[in-house]
Amino acid sequence: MEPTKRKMKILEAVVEAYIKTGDPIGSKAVCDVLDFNVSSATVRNDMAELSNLGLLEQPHTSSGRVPTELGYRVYLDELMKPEPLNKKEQAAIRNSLDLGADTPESLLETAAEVLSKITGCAAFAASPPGDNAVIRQIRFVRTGSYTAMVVLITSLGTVKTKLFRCDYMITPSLLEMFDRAINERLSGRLVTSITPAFIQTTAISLGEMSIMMPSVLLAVSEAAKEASVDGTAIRGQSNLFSMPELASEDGKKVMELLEKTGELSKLITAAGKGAGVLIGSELHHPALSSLSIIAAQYTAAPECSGTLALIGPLRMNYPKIISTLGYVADVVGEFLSELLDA
Amino acid sequence: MEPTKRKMKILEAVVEAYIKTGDPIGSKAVCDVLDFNVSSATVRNDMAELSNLGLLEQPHTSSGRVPTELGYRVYLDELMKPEPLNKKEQAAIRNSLDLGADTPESLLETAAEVLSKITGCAAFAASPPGDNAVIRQIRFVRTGSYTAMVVLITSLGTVKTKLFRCDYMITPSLLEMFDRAINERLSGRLVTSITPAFIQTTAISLGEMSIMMPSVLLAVSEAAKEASVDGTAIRGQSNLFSMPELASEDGKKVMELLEKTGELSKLITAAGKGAGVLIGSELHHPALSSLSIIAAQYTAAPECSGTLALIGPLRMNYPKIISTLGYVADVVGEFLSELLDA
DNA sequence: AGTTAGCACTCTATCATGTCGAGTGCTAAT
DNA sequence: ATTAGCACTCGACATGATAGAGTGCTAACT
Repeated sequence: MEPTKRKMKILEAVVEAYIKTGDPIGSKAVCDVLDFNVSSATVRNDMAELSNLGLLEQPHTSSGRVPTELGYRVYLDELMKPEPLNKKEQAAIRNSLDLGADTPESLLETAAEVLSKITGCAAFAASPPGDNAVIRQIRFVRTGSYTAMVVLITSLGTVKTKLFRCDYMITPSLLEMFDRAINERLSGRLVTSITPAFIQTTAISLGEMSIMMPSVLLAVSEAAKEASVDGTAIRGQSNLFSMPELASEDGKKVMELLEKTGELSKLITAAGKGAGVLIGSELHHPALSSLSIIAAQYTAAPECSGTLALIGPLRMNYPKIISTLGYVADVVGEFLSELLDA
Repeated sequence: MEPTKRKMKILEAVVEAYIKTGDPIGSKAVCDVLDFNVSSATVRNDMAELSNLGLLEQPHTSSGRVPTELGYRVYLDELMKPEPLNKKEQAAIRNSLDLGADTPESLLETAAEVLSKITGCAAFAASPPGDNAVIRQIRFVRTGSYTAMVVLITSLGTVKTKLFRCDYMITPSLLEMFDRAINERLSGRLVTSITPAFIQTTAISLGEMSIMMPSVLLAVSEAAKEASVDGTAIRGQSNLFSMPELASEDGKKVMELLEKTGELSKLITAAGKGAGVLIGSELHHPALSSLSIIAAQYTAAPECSGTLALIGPLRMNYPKIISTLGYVADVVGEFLSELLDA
């Protein structure tokens, strides 16, 4: 069909113009950008039909048109082409990430930082799911006569510490004993396998030792539990302030959501595994109804991948931002695998 | 002087009423709350004089009065009495903090969280200055054939990690050798003493060992450097959205400031050492001109104290908030000393 | 001398009214 | 199928009138 093609072109023009200016787009403005040589009246007819299809809407009778959520969806699925980054942009990103690549955590923080700077959105980075992390080593460090610290290091390169206190004086030799005994029994195990029940049986197998310092095993299990939750980094919250779609009521709700990393994490990993872009009501969250989340997965190794995401207004430069996010995800995966592998 | 006393009472009434309602306060409203039995006309005369003294001002000729910055200052210095917490409030705070007291970091995070929830402000917690931290122990953990992790633990209970990569295959025995050699030379030293120059001389004293793995010492020195910067936690940024004094332009600037912890840190430790409350222009920062920072120090041990702070509007319930902050600081100091001491 | 009542005055917030311009939908001509 | 032309709608903006809150001042009061 021929007319359908022109209508699509018009939809594309409206979406892109609206993304640029933020003002409703009139038929004349569309005419100016369009390749077809048609008059504004023709465009008007087509736009009226696009409105009937639910792809465009007018804020009030007789002002320009604005894309509906469905309009954005069609644009994203059928019309938009990602705009690849040039060498210079790629180099800048790679360079910034390299500087932050000391530990997995700092790499993800840097990635979120870089993304938020470039895109002007709030950026979110989730570590690979902690529940298939394996305990690499557990160390004990004396911090006082009656206090010590357990240091748990996982295969994902994360480190969790926990201070504990004993009734008995803690001697270096006692700690060394524990160190050996615990590592023997726990290293190599999944962090999720350190359940209370497992701790119970370990305590029994340790015999007298565990009786002397009951808090040790508790501290270890708590550290393991913490290691099993996914780490997250959020940067660029300040960008939310500049989004006019966030009246201060909603803005507060969104910020609160960002402060509860757990809830957000679910939402975003879902997005990352799916289409990549979730908009408005697709997010199933009242505060986010006028926002858009773009997610991409990075992969450091088979079975070891996490998600990067951007939270911004519906009205954003998708072609550029999607490629940027994709490139950052690639580089993060690459650097992370360097950090973790043999 | 008798009249001065009444004027002060009036100032107090205006400040407190304004803090409650946010609307300019008229002479009639002041009359209603005042103990003195005087007419609104008398109050008007006094208020006119308070305006001349620069303590009150009117948004426009002929509407109620609002405190000036100087007015707030006088109120804070001479009129306000902190409103002590009741047993129930104290218990709730103590309980929440106890739950988070696993490590110094998590204790501070919890403190910021609790403060932001109770006060409705953004809350900031700074660890004791890292520059008098001492290296307690350095550990090496193998994470791959060519990669390993250095784990640095300080006397303040903070842990910094750094991954590094070597050209040579990393064997457990090699790491153990390093472990011994490095701990022998570095533990007990101030983290700030691990300068490039010091690393240089250490490398020489290590002889062949350092030649085999040059990246080790680099990683150690970077970890030490990171350990010397003060840790910070910020919570409750979402509360900034509800402050009407933050038009979105300024709001963004404030958020950006919160994202740069370094700058803020200086400002706040200064406040903590001084009067405790800095308002508006006293903060010497354009974006903060309509905000107020309340700071309090906690002390875990002699020479080991840090700062808690709240960032909120000028118009806040000082008597309650100041006692809350003070109480949280006391409890944090107490818990932290339990975590750290012998 | 300090306090009070009364009154004119100022300024904001709000609503109704009128005008301008952008952009539409429809109809009739091409 | 496309186009030109025209009447119409609606928001943005300026103008003007009104009500209400609160002031400053003056003259009277204790």
